[in-house]
Amino acid sequence: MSVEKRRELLLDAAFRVIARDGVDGATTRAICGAAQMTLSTFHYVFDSRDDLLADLVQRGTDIELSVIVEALTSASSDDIEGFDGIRIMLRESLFGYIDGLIDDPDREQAMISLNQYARQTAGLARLGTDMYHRYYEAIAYGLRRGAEQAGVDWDRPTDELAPLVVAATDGITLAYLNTRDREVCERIADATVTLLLGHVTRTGSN
Amino acid sequence: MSVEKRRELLLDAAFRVIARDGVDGATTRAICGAAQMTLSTFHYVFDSRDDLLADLVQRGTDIELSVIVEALTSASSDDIEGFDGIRIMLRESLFGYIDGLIDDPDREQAMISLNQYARQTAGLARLGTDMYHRYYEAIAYGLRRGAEQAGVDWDRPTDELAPLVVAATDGITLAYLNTRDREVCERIADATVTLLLGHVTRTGSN
DNA sequence: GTCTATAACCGGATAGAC
DNA sequence: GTCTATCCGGTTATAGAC
Repeated sequence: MSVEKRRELLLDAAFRVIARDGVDGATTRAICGAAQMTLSTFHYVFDSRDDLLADLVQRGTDIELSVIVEALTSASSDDIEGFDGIRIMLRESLFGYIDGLIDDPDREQAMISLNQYARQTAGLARLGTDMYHRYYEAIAYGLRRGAEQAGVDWDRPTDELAPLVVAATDGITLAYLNTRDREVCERIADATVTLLLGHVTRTGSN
Repeated sequence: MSVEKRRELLLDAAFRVIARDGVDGATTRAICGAAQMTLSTFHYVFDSRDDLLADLVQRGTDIELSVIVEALTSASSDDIEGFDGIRIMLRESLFGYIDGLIDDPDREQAMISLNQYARQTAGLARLGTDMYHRYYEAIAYGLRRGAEQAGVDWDRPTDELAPLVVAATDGITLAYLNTRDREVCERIADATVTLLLGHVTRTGSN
């Protein structure tokens, strides 16, 4: 088996362990157990545990980004024009996020753990801020695309609106992980949709 | 020195260490170092490290609650009537929260760490959900009081609105801790105020 | 390359002197 | 009650056989 394949297996296993037991529960032994490898293989592939965790933070950001993009693009595939179009796209994106969250809460739990680990670890703090800026960019792009498809305009640059969406998903995530109350999450999502619709100014050129 | 006093000192020290290094960085040795006590004193006062952490989660919730109440009451002391009154009260509460967050980001960092620890620790999970429900209650009460003072009404029970406020503060907190961008936080706060004002229906009986 | 065994260390908790 | 010294389990990392 190739070294690269083993890297992937170990990173996957580490993510699963972190989802269940947190970063500090992700000992090299626990990770190797989950990946069905021995300790020496771990150190053959990675220099150290810190080394794997740094990689995992980067990888987690990429995964989360793809989830965001997935939620945005699958929702915007409905080709409804105008105000209703953007409303449905926003609603489906956020409710799609909630579906994913409830379907696999541990994944978001792991993302929160990794983000916090990055923030508190010297040398990885930069990665944490980059993570957020990349979320902002991806969502700003999604908002632009959605408005284009629906033929409407935003009343301000989408990079000013994107942080509101990220804040909303953070709020939804913590609400769900702490209360396990789907209704509360949906109320937050609905409120966010209403909020964003307040920034749709006019029907576009179509 | 009394046992009770030592308890307080150790809890304070533990909170400071967690703010800096996270829960897993808060070893008994690190806590005792920060509190200038010896290990044996620690175990004279607390049964175990887990014991202290359980107490600290409870205490952290109480502190955070008092911060919320403080932000709400100090803001609502302006006695402006009607729509402007509730607007100013909401704005000052959230901006007051941002001031506190920027003044001492580590405190919120510690709260996040403790919340996550509670969520992932068997036996403390209940405390995590209780924490959120108590936040909801406190804010629902604050919203009712604020509306009374301003002489306006909400278009729905305040316990349906409270989770939106908590989600907003969570979103603001994570945005700041990750980007250190005050403007972004203020945009989220402004949007939240606008959102809530959308649920103020009519001027009251005054 | 992959295993077993072990080194080196750090953590929580305790024993026992005073 | 408060200290020092120590035990013991668990962790990362590595050495060395195969």
